[in-house]
Amino acid sequence: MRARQLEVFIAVMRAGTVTGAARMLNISQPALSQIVIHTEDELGFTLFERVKGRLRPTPEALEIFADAERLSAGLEGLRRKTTDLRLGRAGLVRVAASPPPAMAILPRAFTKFRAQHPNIMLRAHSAPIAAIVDMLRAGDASLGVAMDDRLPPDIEAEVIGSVGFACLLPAGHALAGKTQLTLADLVGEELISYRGNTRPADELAHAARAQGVTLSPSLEIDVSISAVGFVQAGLGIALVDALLPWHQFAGLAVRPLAAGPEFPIALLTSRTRALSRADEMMRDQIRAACSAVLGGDRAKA
Amino acid sequence: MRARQLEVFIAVMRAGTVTGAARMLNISQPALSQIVIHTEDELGFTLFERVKGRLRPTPEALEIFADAERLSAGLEGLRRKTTDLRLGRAGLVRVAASPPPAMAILPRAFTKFRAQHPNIMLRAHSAPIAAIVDMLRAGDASLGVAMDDRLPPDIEAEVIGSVGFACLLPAGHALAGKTQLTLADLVGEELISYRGNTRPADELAHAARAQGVTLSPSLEIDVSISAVGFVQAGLGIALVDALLPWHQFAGLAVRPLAAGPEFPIALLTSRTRALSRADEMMRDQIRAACSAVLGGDRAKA
DNA sequence: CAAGAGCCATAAGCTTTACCTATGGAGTGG
DNA sequence: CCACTCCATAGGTAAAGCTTATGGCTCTTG
Repeated sequence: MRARQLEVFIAVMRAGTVTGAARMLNISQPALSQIVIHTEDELGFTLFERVKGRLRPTPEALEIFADAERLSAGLEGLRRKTTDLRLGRAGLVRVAASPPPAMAILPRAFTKFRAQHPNIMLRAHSAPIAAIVDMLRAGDASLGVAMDDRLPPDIEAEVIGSVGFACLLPAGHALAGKTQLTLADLVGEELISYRGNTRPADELAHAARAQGVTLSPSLEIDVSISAVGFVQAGLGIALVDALLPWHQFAGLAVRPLAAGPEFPIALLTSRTRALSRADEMMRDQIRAACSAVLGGDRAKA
Repeated sequence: MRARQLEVFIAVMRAGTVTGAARMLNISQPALSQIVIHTEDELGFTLFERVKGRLRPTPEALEIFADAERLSAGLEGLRRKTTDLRLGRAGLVRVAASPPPAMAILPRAFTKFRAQHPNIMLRAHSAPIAAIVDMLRAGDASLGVAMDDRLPPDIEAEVIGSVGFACLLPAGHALAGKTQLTLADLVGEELISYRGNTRPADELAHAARAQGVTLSPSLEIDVSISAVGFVQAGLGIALVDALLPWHQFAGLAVRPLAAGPEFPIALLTSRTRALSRADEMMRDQIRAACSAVLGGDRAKA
């Protein structure tokens, strides 16, 4: 039994007459009649008894009617789902991001995306970059956002922006008087920054060397957001990415670091996996959100 | 999405390659390739990414794969069911019968039927004739067996046999000495028989009149089997159909009534409802069982 | 590096399916 | 008895679903 035969059978059962069924399906009566006859031929038993020019379902027809209806409804559902997928109205988008973009960029991107595509499920993962790469490879996420563009060859990294460093000062710190700080200002201070052998630590060390300055971080962190607590406790000045919305945290003074290195903000995708329609639309939203966030910061600064 | 496209999609997903899927479905590789391409065209999005001459499912394909498999399995199940119906291996047969044939004929018919068609559900209803007619009209039963052939015009009655009357004597009754009884033998006895205005009561009265005998039933019953208890209690001699297997009951002596009227045994079907394959096969078994039961009785007698 | 093996896509041609319009026959009701 | 409704048949078109033949990639192997 072909899908079409199923539909026709159901229509005849529901309408009671061939003519009515043809009207329901918007086809001609002879076409439908043919299909019924041919279906009965293929099945090997009659579905309708012709009596006085009318059709009466046989017991066999009644027997399979329920199954036929269930299947037909399933097919109809699948059809709806595929049109939703074509129009990008269905599916699930999973984004893995480092904490700074996860807090600064994804909320805006998700908001815009949700407004345009309310039926698409969204999932955000905040994870260190190694985990992001793993998730992209495994298909557990289709998009990644990280603050690094040096990635394995099977991961495509599109730089969608860059952001400098920020200095987090404990409330009332002497340096808070300046609107921006330089590396030289930080000499002798207790510094909190990224642990060695990471991209930002190397970049900072390199910049310091270039400027003839020696910095000595006394407290190393892994993820920039974890600096908040230490700075609030007065343990020192944190030198972290300027992307996170640090001003949301009380007890901190935030000052941009002038003439410092920049973090790239990279949009990551797996080269071995295709993006769905929904993924592509989310990618556009992330690009836009990144520009908006950076532009907004620049406007604010 | 047509059913064929569904099958092809599933085959490609399972096999991983077009060539392998074509082998699974026993069609040529180009045919399958075409269907995949055309399906993608219709859907409006690609199901597989072509990379290095291989296919990789897109997220959309993964999204609909589960639904597709479920539906395809359902279609396959329906296909199996229809071939079962064609071969008369599936379905449900409901037979409504008066108690005598229900006890004497149906067990044999059902046994034979079950042996030949073990997968067909069987249902037996023991009911008075009015209820049988109602069930046939409503489609609650497709076959009926009754001991009457005078039925409404929308019920077809095929007489498949006939059976006389039997006299049920309390154990030790004087008349038990005879191998068979006549109506004349019963004059003066306490009689238990069908209530007036029913087919068997009328026939008995008519036969008695023809033989110049006057019978006076002192206890009227509705259904012959209910006579058993009364006879066992010594309330009189029951004059009932000879079809029920009376010898199964203890405390009774059964003697045939000679020169009495006959009950027709009728196989009933609704003229407004068609019989399924399974119904027709059951009808054959009921005819055979009736002959066997009557023949066996005759051989025994 | 050349040859071979797999894999997928295209091309050309055929059969079946699914539809159309036009028409005929059978049953029902004013 | 005629109009109406219903189903079936006939004849024709477009698309779907196949086939075989062929060519272009990519990866492997000697």
